[in-house]
Amino acid sequence: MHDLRAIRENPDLFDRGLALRGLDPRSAVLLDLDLRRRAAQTAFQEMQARRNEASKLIGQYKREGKDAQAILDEVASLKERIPATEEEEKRLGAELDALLAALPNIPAADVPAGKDERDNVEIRRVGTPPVIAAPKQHFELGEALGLMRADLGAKLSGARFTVLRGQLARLERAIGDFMLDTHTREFGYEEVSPPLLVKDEAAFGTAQLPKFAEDLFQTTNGYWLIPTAEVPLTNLVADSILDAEELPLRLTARTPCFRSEAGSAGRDTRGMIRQHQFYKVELVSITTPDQSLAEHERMTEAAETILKRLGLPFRTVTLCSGDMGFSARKTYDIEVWLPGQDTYREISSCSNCGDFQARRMKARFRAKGDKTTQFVHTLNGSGVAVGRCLIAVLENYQQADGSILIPDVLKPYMNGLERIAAHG
RNA sequence: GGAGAGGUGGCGGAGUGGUCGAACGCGUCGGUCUCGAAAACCGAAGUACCCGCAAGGGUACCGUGGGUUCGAAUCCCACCCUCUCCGCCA
Repeated sequence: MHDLRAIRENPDLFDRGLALRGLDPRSAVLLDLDLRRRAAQTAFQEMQARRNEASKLIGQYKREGKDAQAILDEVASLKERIPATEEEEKRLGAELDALLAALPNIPAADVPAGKDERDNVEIRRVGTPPVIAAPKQHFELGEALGLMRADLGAKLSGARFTVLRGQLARLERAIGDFMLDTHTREFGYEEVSPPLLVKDEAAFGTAQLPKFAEDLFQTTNGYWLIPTAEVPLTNLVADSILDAEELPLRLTARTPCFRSEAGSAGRDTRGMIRQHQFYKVELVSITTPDQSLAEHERMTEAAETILKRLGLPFRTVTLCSGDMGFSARKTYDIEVWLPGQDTYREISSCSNCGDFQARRMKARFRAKGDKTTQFVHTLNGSGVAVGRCLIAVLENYQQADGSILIPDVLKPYMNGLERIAAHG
């Protein structure tokens, strides 16, 4: 959600920001509505002030036994005019809110301008893709092992569901455990076990609603299945005023994520790249405004550390203005090397949302000794997607015989297992 | 699911329909006192929005939304949530 005052002060800056997203200017429409809304509010409040004053007089007159009829009449006529003004104020306010709620965050100044993913800027590349003769894709490997079963997923639930069995199921758990341990022990994140079903307010707070309802699953009684733990973790601080000393607040959770994948029909249909349900370890930081830039780098480093430790080659890119998500001011995507696809694929996305989400969910903080409150900054990042990480391990650690070596850091989590083979 | 109780400021807890943004206590902050601290005493202190260069003024908020009234924390209606007991259940 945007700060109307900031738009008022610098409408051009706002419109330029929207333009970077490929959107038409809106400041003129917003400011016109804003002006009319405030005028209505002022008129409404002045009438109420007069009404309150008169009502006090009436009470006084009655106590003193005086005749209050004249004031009573005045209030009566006032009351006829109040509802229309109030109505006007509400209507304009709702209209303004609806417009505002559907506008994405403005890109940070150092975000590269661009249209789509082709304009993203690679900022580093870590690790060397392994040399593999005729590399297989993850689903070929998994199916050959008999431990990755698209057929069973389809039987139970349809397309975009997969059943993992045996050591692959174990590997998935091990990967998530390893990530959580690393983030909690080394990066100071607090582990959280949040609800996976949330109500409208929470989905609005992180801006899945109102614009992206079609990307979510909803229960028959109105709950939304979380598409990422960003939703419950960030909304933990909704409607609150934190002490500055508590910040930054760092939270992590491994949760299933549910996504309808509306609009991605036909894309990544084979294998586990794009599923309706997958596990992800999420990182969320709540910071003061002056902490968020450094925190963004720190968070990205935490996510990268996972891939480094797993020995997975990756590259990090800064998303261009046109490719960023709705809430983000700036986003780093981490893309892991997939030998089977002979390309880098997104495995993490770390975003600084500034105060955009905080405004929506009214998450504020107060500096020590300070009288006024400020909105916090919120950041979120995958640390990292467990399902895609499993894929990356399979493809990067595949052997000529179709077996999979276990990365060293995961062995303790696999009871010392060295490799996953067809009948091991 | 059945029965009951309740939702007031950071917390606890008052509040005859009018002077209540809200007593009182605790906690918090500033000050006095002290070598320092404690105690004591004095004082400050909700959130958001609107008008205003400012000083300052105004409006709203006592779970949420409606209603009654000149006037609602107080009355009425609906909903939400919490707690207790019973039943059922992972």
